[in-house]
Amino acid sequence: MKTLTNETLDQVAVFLKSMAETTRLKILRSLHDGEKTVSEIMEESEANQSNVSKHLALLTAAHIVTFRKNGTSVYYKISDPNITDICDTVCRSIAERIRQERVMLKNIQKGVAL
Amino acid sequence: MKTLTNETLDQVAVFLKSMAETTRLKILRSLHDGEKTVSEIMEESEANQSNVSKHLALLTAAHIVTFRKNGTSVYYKISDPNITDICDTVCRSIAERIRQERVMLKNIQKGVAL
DNA sequence: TAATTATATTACTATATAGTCATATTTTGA
DNA sequence: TCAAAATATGACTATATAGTAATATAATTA
Repeated sequence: MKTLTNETLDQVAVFLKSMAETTRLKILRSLHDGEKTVSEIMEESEANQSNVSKHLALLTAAHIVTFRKNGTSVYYKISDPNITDICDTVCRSIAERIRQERVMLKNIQKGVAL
Repeated sequence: MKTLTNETLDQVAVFLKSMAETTRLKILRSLHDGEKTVSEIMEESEANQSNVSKHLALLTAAHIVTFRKNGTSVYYKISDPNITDICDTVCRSIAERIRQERVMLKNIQKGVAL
C-alpha cells in the first residue's frame, strides 16, 4: 500500500465508492447467490425500479456486475469476486470492534460494581 | 455476505465510505510505515492543515486510526490492520481488470491486422 | 399493429461532504 | 504572562449523488 501512486489511489477510491452505499450493498447481497433480473433485485433490495436501475448502471460501469438480456428481462450477476472478500474483511473488522466494545463495557460494569 | 442484515450492511457502507476518498487514502498510505504527526501527514498527503485535521477526525471516528498527544504535536497511527487487506484486494481487482483490458486490446489489434 | 411488460433514462430535489479561510484551543518556552 | 507552534473547529461554498416521479425505449404477445 505504501508504494501506491496517487493515480492508483484515485482508482481505489472510485472502486470503494461504488461499493460504499447501502442500497448497492443490498443489491450485491441479492446477487450473491446468482444471476437475478431487475425485478427480482427490486424485491430483494426493497428499492424501486428507477433506483435499482441506476445503481445497476453504476455497478456495471464500475465493472462489479455484468448483465445479459433475454426477452424483456435483464439478468445481472456479480462479475468481480473480490467484492465478497472485501465485505468479509470489513465485517471481520466490525465484528472485532464490537467484541472490543463489549470487553470495555464489561470492564466499566465491573468498576461500577466495586 | 448473503446472510448480512440490513443493519450490518449499513455499518459496512459507513466503513467503506470512510476509506473511499482520495485524500484519506493518501493519509492512510502515509501512515502505513508508522506513526506520524499531523504536520508530517500534511506534507506527505499534500493537503492543507485544516483539511488533514478534518479527515483525521473522520478516520478516528471510524476507528481506523488512533492518536496520542505529545507536546503540541499529535501522533496518528493506523489502528485497524484490515485497511491494508482491503486496499490490497481492491488493487488486485483493478490490476486484473487492466490485464483483461490489455488482452481485449490485443485481440482488437489482431483483428485490425487481418 | 396495439397493448403490455420490463427496464432505462431524464429532470428534479434534497442531502451530504470535500475543500478553504478564518479563528479558536492547547502546549511550550522565553 | 506573552508569543509562537501545532492542531482543531466553525462557517461557508461548491460539488456530488441518492431518491423519486415521469417518461422513453425495447421486447413480447394478442
